[in-house]
Amino acid sequence: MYQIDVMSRVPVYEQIIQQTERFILLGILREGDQMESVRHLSVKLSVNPNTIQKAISELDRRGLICTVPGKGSFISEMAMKALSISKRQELVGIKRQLVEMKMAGVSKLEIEKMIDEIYAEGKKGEQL
Amino acid sequence: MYQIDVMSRVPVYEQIIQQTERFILLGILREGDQMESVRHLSVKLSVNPNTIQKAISELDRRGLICTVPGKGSFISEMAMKALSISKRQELVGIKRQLVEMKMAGVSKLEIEKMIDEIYAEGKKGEQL
Amino acid sequence: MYQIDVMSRVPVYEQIIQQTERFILLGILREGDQMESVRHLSVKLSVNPNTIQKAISELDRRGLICTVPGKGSFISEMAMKALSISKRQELVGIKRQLVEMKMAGVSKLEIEKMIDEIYAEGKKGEQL
Amino acid sequence: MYQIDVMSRVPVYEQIIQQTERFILLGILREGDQMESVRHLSVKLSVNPNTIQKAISELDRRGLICTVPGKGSFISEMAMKALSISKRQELVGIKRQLVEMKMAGVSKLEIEKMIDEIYAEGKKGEQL
DNA sequence: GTGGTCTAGACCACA
DNA sequence: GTGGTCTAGACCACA
Repeated sequence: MYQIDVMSRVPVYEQIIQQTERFILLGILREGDQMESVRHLSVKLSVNPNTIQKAISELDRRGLICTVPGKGSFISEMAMKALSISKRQELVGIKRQLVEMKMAGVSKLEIEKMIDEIYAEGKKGEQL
Repeated sequence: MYQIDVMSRVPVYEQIIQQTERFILLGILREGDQMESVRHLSVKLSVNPNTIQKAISELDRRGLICTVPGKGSFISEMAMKALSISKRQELVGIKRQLVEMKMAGVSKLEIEKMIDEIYAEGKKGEQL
Repeated sequence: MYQIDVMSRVPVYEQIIQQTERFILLGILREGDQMESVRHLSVKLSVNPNTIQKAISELDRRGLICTVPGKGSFISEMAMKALSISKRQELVGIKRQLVEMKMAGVSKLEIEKMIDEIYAEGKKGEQL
Repeated sequence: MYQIDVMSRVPVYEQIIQQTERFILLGILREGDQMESVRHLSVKLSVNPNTIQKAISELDRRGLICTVPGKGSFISEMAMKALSISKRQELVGIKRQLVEMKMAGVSKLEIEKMIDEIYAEGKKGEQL
């Protein structure tokens, strides 16, 4: 499930967070599902337990999972909603980047084509 | 001109690089213009000369400025072109982010509206 | 391993870069090998950590090493190839120097003798 | 005669020295010839007089020119010989570079071809 | 433990 | 005046 690239500049704990978010968005991890334990993940991913723990703590802090001492961590009921909100906040940064794209000479047509590509796949998804 | 946020997670030297790039894209800094000296910027921005130096070195390495020891740093003739190319490469990352936006429930309409806003300003510009 | 000459006009950080390149070319440092840490080198060479850091950053930028913050720096898989390419580009400069040699009265025979010496060692190597 | 590139990383005074050396090696400047005055060169090359002066002083120090206060600077009788000697000393550095070339996979044939090219032009020269 | 950033301040070469 | 190098030493994020 998780794919860790130790040589990446993205910190390992950050990779775990990002991938967990994707799994939730994609519906692979759903409300109430139990996350694999720190020890399991540590062995499976060959990652230091402290690093896994850091990712877990951060996911908990963001309200995406609920950690019950002695039982484990579970995808929270508000996970999907929390993610939608936080992702939406990234729009501001994307807009700033796109403004720079425009200044760098990228045409509106080019951007629109990219948007179409992204949402075309979406339509297929809906048909399934 | 430059606005440094010392509390940002973006390193100070990186902020200087990014803002210089923007100034070039916006036409505030043009080919042949001399950059403010390391010492001047250091005082004005309350940033250590070494940190300014690091930004200057990196801008030179990217070909955006030409640094002549003892004379100063000047916006290079290829600055605009180099920036256009490097900015365009960011499109890949933006697409990846937008895919996640879609997964988080952001509608195509919403994105298109944002694109329109960005390029609407562009049209005004052309009319002037 | 590293030999630093603080009195040289070649900057210390540049000496470290050059010697690292040699170690790679000579096969002393091989793909995947971990470089000594910034702190170790700093102590061993009696050079400030910042100076070592500068060399490390530059080697990473050139693609000769892969630096993973928190883990260390490792000789990259493309190191040998990247070096071969960049070294070959020095040929132009060497030719220019040799032209001046000729103008200064150095005979072709003398140069050829030098070339023979260099590649004679190579032949021995092949026989082993 | 002199061609100064103010944007070059090679210091202006160093450019003047190198070009003067070439002029001597090429026989354009000969024993006894008077160098243009600091003021003349300063104006012609659009270079600060101090910078010209520095080059002159260095050429004098190397014995390539003789400066007679109130009269001017003249190519010394030992200029050609001094240059031959100093150039020859660069052979050590060139050999070191060529050894690295070999390590980088440059073939002996390739080097020999370059040598042939350099000295082929030489033969033509002798015939003139 | 690892690398990355930053300040404070010195000194150099060059114009 | 300009940029470039270096030391000393602090503090941070990450594993």
